[in-house]
Amino acid sequence: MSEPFYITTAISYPNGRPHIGHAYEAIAADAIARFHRLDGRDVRLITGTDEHGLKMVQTARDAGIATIDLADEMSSYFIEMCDKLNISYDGFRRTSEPAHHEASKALWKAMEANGDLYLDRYEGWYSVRDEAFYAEEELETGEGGEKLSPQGTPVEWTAEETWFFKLSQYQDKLLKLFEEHPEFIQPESRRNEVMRFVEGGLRDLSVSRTSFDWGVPVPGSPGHVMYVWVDALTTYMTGVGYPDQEGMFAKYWPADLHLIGKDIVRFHAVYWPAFLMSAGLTLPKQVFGHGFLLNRGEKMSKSVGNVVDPMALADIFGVDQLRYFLLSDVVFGKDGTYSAEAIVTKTNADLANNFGNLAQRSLSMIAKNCDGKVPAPGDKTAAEEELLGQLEQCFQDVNEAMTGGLFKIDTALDIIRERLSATNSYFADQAPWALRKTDPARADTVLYYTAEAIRQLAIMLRWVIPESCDRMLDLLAQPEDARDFQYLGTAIAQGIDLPAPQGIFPRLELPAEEAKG
RNA sequence: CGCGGGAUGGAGCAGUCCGGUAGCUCGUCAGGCUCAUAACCUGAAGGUCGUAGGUUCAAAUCCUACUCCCGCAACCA
Repeated sequence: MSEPFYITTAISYPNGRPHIGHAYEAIAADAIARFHRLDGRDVRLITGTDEHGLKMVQTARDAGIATIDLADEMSSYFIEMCDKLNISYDGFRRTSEPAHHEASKALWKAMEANGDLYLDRYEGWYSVRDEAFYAEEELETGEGGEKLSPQGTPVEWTAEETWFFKLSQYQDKLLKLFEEHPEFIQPESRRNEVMRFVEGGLRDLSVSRTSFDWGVPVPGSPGHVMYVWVDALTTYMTGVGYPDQEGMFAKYWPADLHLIGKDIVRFHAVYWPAFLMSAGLTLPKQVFGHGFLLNRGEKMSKSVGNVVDPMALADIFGVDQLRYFLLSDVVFGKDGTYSAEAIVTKTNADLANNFGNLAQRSLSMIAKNCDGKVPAPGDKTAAEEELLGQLEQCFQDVNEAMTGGLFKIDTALDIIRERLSATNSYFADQAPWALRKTDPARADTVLYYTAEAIRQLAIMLRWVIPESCDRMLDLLAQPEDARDFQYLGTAIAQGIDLPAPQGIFPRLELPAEEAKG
């Protein structure tokens, strides 16, 4: 049986519709998942929505609908987005599901059994809107002299009975984890941040709320629901069958990778491993905090009016174009910027001109000159030896970029792009259109190896732009079960019939309204 | 001294951890080709790598100080 690979995205808070950031994370997770599938791993990709918490209650109340109805509607948009963007998720977990409640209760009981939960009173300035307590010195004074949170929301002195998790007991264990497993938090900059935070000391964490009931009830403690992060993080285990520790859980847990945004690294790299240690469960192997996407260098914001609907981008530019742009143009782990111009420029250069045109120019020659069949190759010259050797090296380099816990997606795509370009050079240098007149057998050889190079490159890109690469492989008459990495070394068969070539990557035009700006 | 990120040819970015001819894409210019999606190939111009010091045979890369920009203020990944 092949080696399992379990990857999750963050579970999105569906207080609004999905935006480009959600799309980016889903696409990146999907690409990593598909890469490992092509590599023969038994992959499970889980995503979902985190539907509990006060804000959902308030949003629903404002809209005059039941909270669960809001959750149903909003989570459906996330599912829609995943489907539209070709996200190959194996499960979509919603925290409002009964199975998830059971999983959360099981985790809670395990932490309680370990003596890490205790009931106490918590007093302090509480902001209902922020769902957070603030220290006196953090508060600001409003216009009327009233106290406000750092976010400018009203606070009131609140004494609440709450369950605490003994996070303070885990400082040393966490630091030991970070030191022994530097790959646990990536990229490096995030790891440094977290380590500094933990070194600064950890206080026990309030893990229940009594001010609302939209959440997972705390076992044996009426009136309490779990703090959202306790049950939100548990989704990762619900996704593989927890609390049943046999079957899927035994196979896929611990997760190989939690892919999340950099803003929630603390929850994943500090609270989550502490919860799991407490419950006696194995820890995920890695938490990777990717960067944010900025619209033309500015943070997206409703007030600025630059929030972009990822579905609209996919409609305008194409799903694979959007996927390719986000994965190749943004250095994985860092913040990135996007704009209509950048998407058009990048995808035209790499997909339409480099890849698409290479296929079109070579396949149309085969269609016209070789009776639509893959021609028979003659002896290889140094040019073919080099072409093939570099393709082999290319895959090794891509593999190196994508494994070892760093997921250098953008680097991997650069490497492939160089090979596409080199194949165009090979084609131009050999000039089969001229050879056709002087040395037809040699022309066939060039066309054969060009087709072979395209086949390999399409397989190597299939995890990034699956639909387009599959269409490309259709043009090369490749069976659907011969498109994994293990088939890279199985050269295309001569003599097979090819369908009439069609452009896979049309050149994009900048939309009119964008061109003006 | 709150925390962090950034400053590299016209634009956008790699490279900085592990010092040693400054790399990529776009754009510009000049050629080539005409198989192809106004595409493709070749070549060229263009950078004192934010500033000032320091370490070193050698610094974009290490050390020190400084300047400027941007996030951490929920629509948020």
